[in-house]
This record gives sequence, structure tokens and C-alpha cells, in this order.
Amino acid sequence: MDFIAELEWRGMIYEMIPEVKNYLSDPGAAAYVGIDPTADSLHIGHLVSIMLLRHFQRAGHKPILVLGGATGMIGDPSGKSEERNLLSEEIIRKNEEGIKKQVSRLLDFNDKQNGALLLNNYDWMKDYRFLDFIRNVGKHITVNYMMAKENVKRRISGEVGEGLSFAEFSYQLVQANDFLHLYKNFNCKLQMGGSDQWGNITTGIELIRRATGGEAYAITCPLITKADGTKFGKTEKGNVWLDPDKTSPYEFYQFWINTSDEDAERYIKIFTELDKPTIDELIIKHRTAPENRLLQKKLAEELTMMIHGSKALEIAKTTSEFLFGNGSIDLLKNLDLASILYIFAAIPQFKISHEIIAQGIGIIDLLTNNTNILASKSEARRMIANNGIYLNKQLVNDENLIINENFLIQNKFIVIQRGKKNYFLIIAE
RNA sequence: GGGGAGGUACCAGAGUGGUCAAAUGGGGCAGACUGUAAAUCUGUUGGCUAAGCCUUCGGAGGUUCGAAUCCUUCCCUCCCCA
Repeated sequence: MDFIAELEWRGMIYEMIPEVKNYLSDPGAAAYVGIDPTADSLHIGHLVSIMLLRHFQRAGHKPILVLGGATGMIGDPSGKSEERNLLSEEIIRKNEEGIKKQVSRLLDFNDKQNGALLLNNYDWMKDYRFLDFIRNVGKHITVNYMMAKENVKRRISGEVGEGLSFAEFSYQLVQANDFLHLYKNFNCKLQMGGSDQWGNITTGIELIRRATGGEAYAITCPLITKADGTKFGKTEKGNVWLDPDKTSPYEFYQFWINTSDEDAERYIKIFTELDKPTIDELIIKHRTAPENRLLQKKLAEELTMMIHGSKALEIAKTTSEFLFGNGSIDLLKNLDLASILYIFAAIPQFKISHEIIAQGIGIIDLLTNNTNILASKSEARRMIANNGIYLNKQLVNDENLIINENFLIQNKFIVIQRGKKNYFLIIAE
């Protein structure tokens, strides 16, 4: 497999240094991607980097993931309009653990030839003394060169943001030093990243050239955008995480299902490893009948499978079919307990005492005090007035409705919908 | 060190003694239409025991019948000059 050709048809190359083709002509090359460990889980914004490394490994090369433990303590000024919060060492280590667990499933770390590596730049930066750093690294790069970088210029000119601290200004040097470190210790001559990283990567190349006379390369991929201009990877609830405790596999699956038609054609190439003929065929089919959302379904399946595995995918699909398909409430009445819990495994659940239901409870209280389905009683009233609450698939239009045992399915469950899409299961026990 | 501007709800941003739970826009939530899409349109967007009441305009005090608005003080941010 030709790595570059593969990325090209997938639309994953934004800019590259052409000579990189020679470097990759034989298997066994090494490349790295950097990720800031700002949380103890990756989110789907990191997925492009991971995919780059997966393709790289499939092409017979050695992928290296560098966690920016040190750089995360500084904050990359790229694309930021203001300085970010600095992370403590303790947090960075904790985040490293979480990320390590996730990545170990996505890259092959065991292959003798081209097994993946996970490194943390904190390890080679923590004891690097300031004087040594400015003598070894700082003397090779002029301030003029650093100031010419687009992201720095914008911040200094005051066009964007609030001025640039010295710490942030130094960021590109620290990242450049990472590249130098990998070049020297792992014979790694290629750095990949999002297009916003171009400036940082080329500083690294420059440093390698000046410090060692060696040659190194860069490939950047386009930043993932959405057709409607909003930020990719965010939902109302925030980031879409890879950690199933932060974003359930069902929510994860739903995120991809809800991809727009335009975006789906790009995403399927970037986020799945389906081959070109398969994808071309899917796209043609999808264009003739977009309402079937073939692309979205395939996208969601492939990704949920890759991140969460077959069991979680099955639950996500079953749940989706029930909730958005023709799943009538009668279905629940005939299912056994285990099956119901299975379908609703991915749905927020609230337990309340059977006694409370037996005594009868107002719908408003049920939604707010006894569960956290809605934040306040005002909101509950508002939502009911707006026809936004369904109880067992029945529209609730009386805010004084009293819930009692008659509403329980199998004398145990109540299904609440907030809007058409948000389901909650109340379990009386 | 000197000078200036400013901190208002999720964000941006009006409001400069009562008619202010606070304009407007964005965002969010919901409804209609749909394909669980996009676009569009509509409603809503501090809380509560709800025609009423309570807590909000950086913090703390004060003036006043009455304060987001005036005074004192503290904290914070930005800009210009050195």
C-alpha cells in the first residue's frame, strides 16, 4: 500500500513536503503525531491523527504517538485567541494513563518490526535545564523566523486575541525539539498533524536541519470541518469522547448517524478504512437515495465497531432501532426484563422507589425532584406547554398529571422523552 | 512608573435613579416541516409554593422612599505612553 496515495484519495493531505515520498518508499520508516493530553480520554477530534497513524502502520511503517505532557503545560497558541490554562504534572500523568489505554486498542504496539510507540515529551523535557535548552535549541532558531509564523504574527499584531506570552511563544521551540529528539533517538523523520500544525512542524524541520544537517518531512491533513460551519466533534453535551463512560457507545453511534449528507462523503474516507471501490459505491448509492442515510449508517457502524467493539455496536444499533424505528411502547410490554434493560443500557436511567409511584406523584416533580431529566420546575412546565414531554410515547399536555401505578409498564418502567430524541428510563423498585 | 477604557444573563452587547428579570443578535431548548439531514418558520430561554413572591448586572459597604444606574473601597481585564 502506498501511504501517500492512500491519503490522497481519502482527502487527508493538506500540505506536504514532496520529498517525503522518497522517505516512505521503503517500509520501516517512522512518523509521529502529537496530541495534547488535556483530558484523560481522547475525543473524536483526535481521531484524524489516530487514523493517520493507522494508515501509516498498515503501510508497513512505524507509528509514534507523542503526548504533549510538556507542551500541554505551555499551551499551543495555534488557533487559540487566548492563553490556555496550564496543566499540572499530576493531571498530565493521569491523562496519559487514560489515553494509553484507548490507543492500545487502535494501534498495534506488539509488532516486532513496526510496533507503535507511545511517548510523552514530558519525559525528555522535565529535566532539560533552561540554560541548556536555550543553548542547544534556542541558538539554532532566530526570533525572526519564529515571529514570521502565521499563528504568532496574528497574536502579536493584536488582530486576534490578547497578546502572546513568552511561554506560548516558546511553544514552537519545545515542539521543534520534540521532533529533533525523535529524529535522533528513533530515526523518525516525519511529523504529521492538522494543518494548523504546519508552522510548528516546519520549525522542527528547520531545527533538525540546523542542528544536525539532516532532512525531515511534514504532512498535514485538513482540519475537519462541518458543512454548516459549526465546530466538528461537539454536541450540545460537549466533546464526543472515546471513553464509553463519558460518551456512551449509543451516543457515539448517534453522533455519526446524525452527520449531514455533505460531510458524510468526506468523513467516510477519513474515518473508516473501507477501500476505495466500496466507498465509491456507497457514495453513488447514497446520492440516489440520501433519505436512507446509507453513508451515515456505515460510518456509524465502522466507527463504533473500531472504538467500542461489536458488543457495544449491537446495543447501539438495537437501541437506535427501537427508539427511532417503529418501536412502539407495546414492544416493551412483551419483552422480558433483561431485554428491556439491554435496549435501554445506553439511555440515562433513574431509579425511584415503587412506593412513591404507588402514592401518585405529579409529573413536574417526577421530572425534576425525583430525576434530573429537567433542571427546574419552570423548565418542566415550559416543556410541557411546548409539547416537548412524552410519557410512554404519549404526549403529556397536562402539567398537573399525576403518575401512579397505572403508568408503569410491567409494573416497573416508565419511558420519558424530552423532545423527540432524548429518552430516559425510570425504574420503580 | 504615567495616562485611558472597561467588568451586565451561556456568549456578544444595549441600558446611566423608578415604566428592568434587564433591549437586540448569536447560541441553547422545544414545536411545525422532514430523512433521527439541511434550510425555513414559530415558541421559549433566572428561580419558586406562579395574576404574586424571591435572588441577579465583578466583590464589599454606603446614599435614596427606590440602585445595573450615584458615592466609597477592593478585585480583575484591556489599550496607549515610558
